[in-house]
Order: sequence, then structure tokens, then C-alpha cells
Amino acid sequence: MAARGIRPRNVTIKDVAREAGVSYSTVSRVLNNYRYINPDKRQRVLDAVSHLGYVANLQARGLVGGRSRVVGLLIPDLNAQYAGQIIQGIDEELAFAEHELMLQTTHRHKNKETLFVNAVTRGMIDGLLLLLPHELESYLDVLHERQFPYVVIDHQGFDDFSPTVGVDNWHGAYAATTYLIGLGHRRIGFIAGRTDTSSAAERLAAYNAALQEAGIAFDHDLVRPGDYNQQRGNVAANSLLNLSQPPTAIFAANDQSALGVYEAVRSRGLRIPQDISVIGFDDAPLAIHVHPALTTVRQPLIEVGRNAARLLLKYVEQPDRPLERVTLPTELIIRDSCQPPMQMPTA
Amino acid sequence: MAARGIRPRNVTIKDVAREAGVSYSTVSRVLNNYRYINPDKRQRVLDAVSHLGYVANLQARGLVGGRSRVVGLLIPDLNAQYAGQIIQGIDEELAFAEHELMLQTTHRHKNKETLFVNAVTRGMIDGLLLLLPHELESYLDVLHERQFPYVVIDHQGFDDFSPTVGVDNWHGAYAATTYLIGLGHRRIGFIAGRTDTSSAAERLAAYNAALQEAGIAFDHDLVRPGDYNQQRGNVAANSLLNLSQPPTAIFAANDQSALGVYEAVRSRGLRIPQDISVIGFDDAPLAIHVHPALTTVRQPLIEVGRNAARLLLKYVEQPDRPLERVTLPTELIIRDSCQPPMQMPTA
DNA sequence: GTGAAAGCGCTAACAC
DNA sequence: GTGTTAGCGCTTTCAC
Repeated sequence: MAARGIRPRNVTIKDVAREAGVSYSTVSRVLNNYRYINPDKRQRVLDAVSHLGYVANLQARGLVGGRSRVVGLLIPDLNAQYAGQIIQGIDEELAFAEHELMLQTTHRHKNKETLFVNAVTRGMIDGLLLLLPHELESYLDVLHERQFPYVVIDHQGFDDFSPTVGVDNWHGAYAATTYLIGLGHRRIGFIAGRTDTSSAAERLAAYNAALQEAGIAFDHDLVRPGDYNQQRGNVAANSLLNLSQPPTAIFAANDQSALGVYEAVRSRGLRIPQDISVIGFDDAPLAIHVHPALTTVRQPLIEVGRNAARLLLKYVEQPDRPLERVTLPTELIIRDSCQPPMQMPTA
Repeated sequence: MAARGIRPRNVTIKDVAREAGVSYSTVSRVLNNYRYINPDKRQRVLDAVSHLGYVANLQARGLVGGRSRVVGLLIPDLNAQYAGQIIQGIDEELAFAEHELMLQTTHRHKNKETLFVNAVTRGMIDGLLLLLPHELESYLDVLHERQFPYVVIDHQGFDDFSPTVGVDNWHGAYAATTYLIGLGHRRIGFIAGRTDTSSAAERLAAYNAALQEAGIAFDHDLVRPGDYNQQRGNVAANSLLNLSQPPTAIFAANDQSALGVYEAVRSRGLRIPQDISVIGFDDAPLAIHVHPALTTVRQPLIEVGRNAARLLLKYVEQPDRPLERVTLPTELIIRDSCQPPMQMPTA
């Protein structure tokens, strides 16, 4: 068989075996930490390995053993700050477990989800992490049916069989709303998140609950659609500000949207927090950079990533282990974007 | 041989062959677009493929063919906004070429670079993209020596044999400095970037050149070390502001550092741009979000990513092709953070 | 044009 | 304990 390409031939397990004077299955055993091996031979193999600079071929190992030590991450895109932190957590945990990460953005797989899942589940990766991919549902059934290990990140309550890791959106949003109410606000605008995410639904539900608990009547006009990006946040804020009775505070379902609120407020010559209070959700890196610094709800994103990776690896180890779901706490971070309303609302 | 795991057996090329009534090498030929195939058989194979939902096992294909259709991206971490856009570009190009992306963060490989490169170059990936990894030099020699396809992103002039894709830092920084000078500034502070990057060196060189060309004497006090992050930018800005003769404008080598300048300026109760002008570099998403919107130099990051991926794939195709280097243009984006100095400097 | 068969590097029975 | 061997799924000669 002709040499493939110009590169020097890779050193394989056979080379190591020859060098160490053992059979190559012994080499394999040493490499896989098989217990009962003659210490001398083990040492000889180890020496040969380092001498030759041998590194296992992952493809071959994956092909036969069924494990590639690679996990996939399905994600819409890398734009959100949000993703970076979660990935960092995933990476940390994966490094610890000596696995690699394969990135798969979904925007590029528009019309071939099934095909894609096929590809994904075939060979290259041992498990899949799903971070808010669009069309989530189209993957879940296939994945579950095939018992392919996966974990859904930040999207709880979608079904009742998928392992998930997420944060306590409800209590975070409840704390934020309650904080605003405690400051004296009665008209609190809400800019919702991406409707296909459970986080958005939970945050809205908590907002409603807090209002109701405080005896504040629900006002449909105060809740605006959004989708977690700045542009839509800006539009929503403007429509809120255009109300004949505008809110004295706005709770944006994420920091990105809150940025849109900042824009809208500033463009009208109003001031935060004097004229209007703003609160976000995420505690993205930008939250502390904007002026005034944004009061927001912190999500432990790195921890989310770590937990997701850890949980996934457990499922890779044992595909039929019982359903496990992790919910991490959120925390209200008070900074400078909120204060009591100027004129108390007339009841 | 016992079934591995609980998952249903994958459909392989043999299943397709059986279903289509041909030999499995014919299936392989159809799948690889081999030209001379009986149209009937080709169609039968194609039908069987879609009927069975067959997808090639990448590991097996990679093992025998030497191509995995996966490329690696070596990167320090995912924190920088900067990285997200480049990765997006890489991903777009890779999607087009039907390749996958494997992420490898370097912070986790601290003391085993060589081992790592071994692993990387063995089997799993066809080529490697290097985005400002720490210890870059430790990889390059090995990679080059093995003729393993790779492209260095955003780091030109490190050696004379590595293919690179980057931006024209020099002209960008020159334009920024010249713009400030044109506004009337004579004392212009400079906050440098990570010393182990060529971009930082080029930006500093251009700053110096522009000053010299304008007949402004170089003042050592006005140039401060930085490392492309906000914290160091803040420290640098404070030391600049503490000068007995502080600058009237500060050019930060990237937007992140400029944010640190904003902080420092604000903490002293000064205003941008009235009291001091600030200019950045990158045009990161945050540049337009801060207040006042940051004047900066835009880098076509998505294009950088696209070009890098495209170039890498060329090298994968033909490892011995001649050295190619790509430099993309930068552009000064004028926003609201600069204006002429209040009091013209006394000569 | 197409089938048979070798073999990529490795793990995991199976012998001894 | 350790060597021998089959075979993972696929591409690629080599025949015909």
C-alpha cells in the first residue's frame, strides 16, 4: 500500500511492540491500564512509548472500542457572550476527563437535522451537548430513541425524558421583580426572551407571580415580546416608553435586551436610573461595563457548563442511568441601574 | 462479537450493498463520486442510502483514507468577543466545505504541548488553525517539520514558513493615530497589546510612525504596557492620567483595553470626549454599546475566519503548496469618543 | 464497470 | 500474564 501523503509514517502500537519486545496486545493493555501486567514489560512499553513519541490513533480506537473520547456541542452560533462562558466550563471539565470537544453550529444544518443527527451519532462523538439549538425538538426524539447520550443545557421542562442542566430562572426573575417592587415601582415593563426557550417562559412566569403576590394587577401593555437580542429589546423598550402611562422600571429578560433599553432611554434624553430603572438577566461581562452598571441576575454559567459536561460523561459511561436534572441557583446582583421611582404612581 | 452497548446497530455500507444488490465496494464508489458507474446501480445505491438513512462513519473513513474531514482550532480560551466572530467565519467556510470543527483550548495543555501536537496530528484532524495560542512557537516547528497542514491566524511575521491570515494592523493603527493628530492632539497616550502577538507590535510601530511623520517627538511616558484586557487597560489609563502632563487622547490597542480607559476616565469624573478622546481597535460588538460609542478600527474578523479556513483546506488538499499569506484591510470607524482637545497644547 | 480482498490502528475475546 | 486473532467500517488496489 502506498504511503499516504508526504508525512512521515505514524508510529503505531506495532512499532512500540517491536521496540519493547512484546506483542502488541500487551502494549494495548499497558496503554489501557490493564491491571495484571508484568512490571518489567510495562516499563519497557512505557519507555518505548515515550522514546518513539507514540500517541494513540483516536480514530482506530474509536472505531473498534466504540469510544472516541470526543463529545459534540450543538449550538446555534458563537455570538452570544453567554455561550463563551458555558463553553469554558464545558472545556474545563472535558480537559479534566481527557475528552475533546467538537463544535457543531446549527445554523448551517437548516434542512437536514435528521441527517445531521445521524452523522453526529455515528462514530465521531460519544455524546452530545445541546445548547439552545434551534429546532431542538427535532433532535431530542432521535437521540432519546437511539439511547445516544446527550444533555440539554439551559432548557428545562421541554420534555420529561431529557437530562438537563440549567439555572433557576424562576427564582432569579422573581427576585428581580420583587426588588423593583420593593423599591416602590408599580408599573414594571417586561421584555420577554426567545419564545422557544424555557428560560424565557420561566422568567415571565416569575415576573407575573411576583406582581400578583404584591397585589399589582397584570397589565398586558407592559409585557413586550423579545428574543434575547439588543435590537428587539430596543424596539420593545421604545414601545414601552411610548405608552401613555409608561413604566417606571423595565425588566429585560436578558442583558442583551437591557442594552437595547439603554439605547432607547438614552435616545430620548432620559436618564437611568433617575427617570427609569432597568434590570437585566445573565450578568454578562458587558453588564459591568455599561453605564450605569447594570443591575441583573447572575447565572453561574461556567458551572452550568461544567455540570453539563460532567453529567454527559456519566451518561456516556452508563447510557441507561436514570434521568438526572440539575438546576443551579441564580443571584440578584445589585448595581447602579435601579432606584425608587421619581413620582410615586397614583393608585 | 458482542454488540457494543445498547444502541441499535448502525447501518453500514454493507447494509446498503445488500439492500441495493451490489457489492459494497460499489457503494463506496457511488458515495465517493467515482465516475464510471452504471447509472442504474448508482440510483439503486442512492435509494438504499436514503431509505436506510445511511451516513458514513467518519472514523472508519478517516482511518483508511487518511482524511477525517475535521479540522482543529487551537485557541487560548473563548472569552474574547473577538474569538466568536472569527470562529463564526471559520464555521461558515467549513460548513460549505462539509468539514467539522474540533475545538482545543490551550490553557489546559500547559506542560504537554508536544504530546498535544502529537495527538492532534494523529488521526483526528486533517489540519489545524492556530488562533493566538500561548506558546505558539512550541507548535509551529513540529507542525512544519511534519508537514502537517496548519494556518496561523492573526499573527504574522512570527517566522518565514508559516501560512498566516491576518489584518493590516499597521495601517489601521496609523489611520487611528493620524485621525487623532488631525483633530489637533499632540499628546497621545498609547496602551499596548499582548507582547507575544505581532498585532500589538504592528500597532505600536504604526503609532510611532504616525507621530514621527507629524513631527511629534516620541515621549516614552505616553506608551504603557497592556495585554489586551480591560483590567490592564484600566491600570495603564490611570497611570497615563496621573502624569503631570496627561495626554489629551488615548489610543488603546484594542477595544477591551479602551473599556478600561473608559472606567478610569469616569472614575475621575472626567468626560469622554470633552476631557479626553479615546480610540480603540477591533470594533468589537461592545464598541457600539458603550457610551459614548467608541471610535475604533474595524477588523473584518468574520472574513479572517473564512480566509483562514479556506486556506487551511487548500493545504490539506495539497500539503506542499507554496507559502501563502493573507492580509485583510482594516477600517477606521468614527463614532463619538473623540474630539479636538480642549486647550491646544503649548508648544 | 464491478466484485473480492487487503489493510488502516486498535481493542477485546480467546487460547495457552 | 501474554500472544494470537478477529473484526470495527471503510477506501483502494487488483483482478476479471
